[in-house]
Formats: sequence, structure tokens, C-alpha cells
Amino acid sequence: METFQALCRARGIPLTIQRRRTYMAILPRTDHPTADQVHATVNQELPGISRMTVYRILELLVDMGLVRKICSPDAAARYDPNTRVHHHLVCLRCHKLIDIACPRLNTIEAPPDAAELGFEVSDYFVQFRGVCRDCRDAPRVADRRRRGRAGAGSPTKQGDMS
Amino acid sequence: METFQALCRARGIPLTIQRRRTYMAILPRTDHPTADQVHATVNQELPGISRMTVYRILELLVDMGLVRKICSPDAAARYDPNTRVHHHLVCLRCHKLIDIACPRLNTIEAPPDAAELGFEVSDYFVQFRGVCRDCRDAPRVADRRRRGRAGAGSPTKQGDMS
DNA sequence: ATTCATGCAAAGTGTTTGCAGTATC
DNA sequence: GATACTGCAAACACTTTGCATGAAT
Repeated sequence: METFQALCRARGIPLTIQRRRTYMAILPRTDHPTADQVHATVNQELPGISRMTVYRILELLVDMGLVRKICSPDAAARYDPNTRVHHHLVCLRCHKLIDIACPRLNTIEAPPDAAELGFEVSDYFVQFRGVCRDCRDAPRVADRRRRGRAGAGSPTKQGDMS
Repeated sequence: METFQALCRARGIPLTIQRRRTYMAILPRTDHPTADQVHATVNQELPGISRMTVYRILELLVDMGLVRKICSPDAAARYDPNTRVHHHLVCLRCHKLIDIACPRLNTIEAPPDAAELGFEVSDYFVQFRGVCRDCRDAPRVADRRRRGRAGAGSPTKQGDMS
């Protein structure tokens, strides 16, 4: 949070209430919320904040390197305040996304191809794909495609992530 | 291709011309085309094929395990006929996606967390994020956001991928 | 002959853009 | 007081859905 303020000041970026609250809202989350889910949370403390504003602020945070944007096989982009090296388990059925920390995977070096192509690697992650316990236990119902979505107005619900 | 025919017969899936052509169109590609780009290609040999059909066929191929669906930081989903273990270089500026083969990375074992969570890992990949040569050389122009898109009717263009 | 895919049109969802008002620096 | 962010509305792009027609088995 202090980092955020410092970075904003350094780059001459105004620190609005919306930005502060949005950052505070996403910071403790480990469930990779979508932009709409972040908006729903912020909207509780700052009623009336526009969805557009949250979208813009999240992109700003990504640009500042404070938040990472990750894309699941699902449609909506997800935002992750955890910028340390960590890895993902992705369920191919329900699209659940689980964080995993595995020290063994934190020391992977960039392949020689990258340097040869003139590609500057800044970070990386490993994504394991498979089937989560819930989906394995459940008979493969019609859940594969078509997953329910809480409307933009429902702050809670959606326990389908990490 | 024979695999495709065999799988279709085994699963009782009709082998339409559209399916054959769509699969043939994506099979040799290494540039991770979007659904629209695949449609543009197929449309050259099979004029009049509907975009919807290509969307549906691509999803079918994903379900059959013949094609992998990958999501770039970009909006549109991309399809990759290469189902062997390989890894990705992703440019954070232009969203270019480059395949890399690195034997050293092909023997990574699933972390213990996965098994403990009851997660069955089927495959994995490593994604290195950074800046590609083109973007590094180019002054950071307004290319960062806003990337041009050829209309759905333009088959060529879009050389912005590996 | 039956079954299922195709094609069309329209809707749904996530995201972006332009501009007036307003808060921050 | 100058800058630029917020909020609104509309536009845009990608994808999905329902149904009549048509093709594959």
C-alpha cells in the first residue's frame, strides 16, 4: 500500500479515493477476482463507483506492476495482487484457478531460445492443467460448458475459485 | 489427420467437410491463430463457411484433445494444434506469443500440493513473460494498448504473432 | 430415414472510447 | 489553477444460443 502511494507520487499520478480503495480491495485477495468482482467489493465501501473506473484502475495497477493480469480459459480476465513467483493449477472443467507455491519451481532459468530471439524475460510461471477434486468426484454433468455467473450486483457468491 | 478421422468414427461424430477443412487449416499453423483467423483461412478454400461453425468446430477439437485453447493477455482466445509439451514466450507489450521447445523444461513434475488437493494434473506449460525484440527496439509508442485488428473479412494481415 | 451439424440472426458478456463535470496536485 | 481522473453512455469485439435447413451416417 505504501508502495502504491510512493509509486503514484513518483510518477505524478493522482491518488484518488477510487484508486486507493480499489487497491485496498484487491490487495488481500487470493481468489483471482475478475474486474467485475473487484468492482462489487469496492462498491460496498464506495457506493456508486463506476465499473469503468475499476477497469481503468486495474489496468493502471497492471502497468505499475502492482497487480498481475491473468487469463483463464474462461472469458473474463482475472487480477492477482500476488506478484511474487507462484504457479497455477487450472481445472479444465470448472476453470477453477488455484495458487501453488513450490520452491522447486522458483528457480527456473529462461531457456536459451529467449535470449537468441532478443526476448527479455521479466518473470514466468508454470501452469498445470487438469481436473480438480470437485470435478473429478462429480459426474461429468453439463457443468463443463455453461457456468453460472452471479450478476454484477451480487458481491458474494462465486466460490468457484481457489 | 488420420487421428481425427479415427476419433470421429470412434465417437460417432459425423465427419463434415467443414470439420475436415477446419482441422486441416489449423494443423500446420504455429502462430496460434484466433478463431476468426482460422475462419478466414478456411473461408478461402470453403467460401461461405460460417464463423459460428468454425467456433463450434474449434471447441470440438479442444474437447477431443486435438487442439489446445490458449488465452493470451489479449482478448481473443487462440488455438494451438501443437499438443506436445512446449512453452511460451509472451510479450507484455504487443502480446506476441512465441513457442519455445526446451527439453530441460519438459520433465517438470507436478508439485506435491496438486496431489494433496486431489488435483489430477494432465499437462502443464511454462510461460515466460517479458518484452520481445521488436518492442524493445521500438520506442514505447502508443502501441502498448490499442492494437489494430483486421476486420473479420480480411484474411491476411496480422503478422503480429510468432 | 434418422440424426446431427450448419448457417443465420440476435442476444449476451466483457471491455473500450469520448466527453462533460469534478476532484487532485 | 492546471491537469487528468471519474462517471456515464454508447460503441466494439468476441462468443454463445435457438431454430430452420441441409448433410452425414
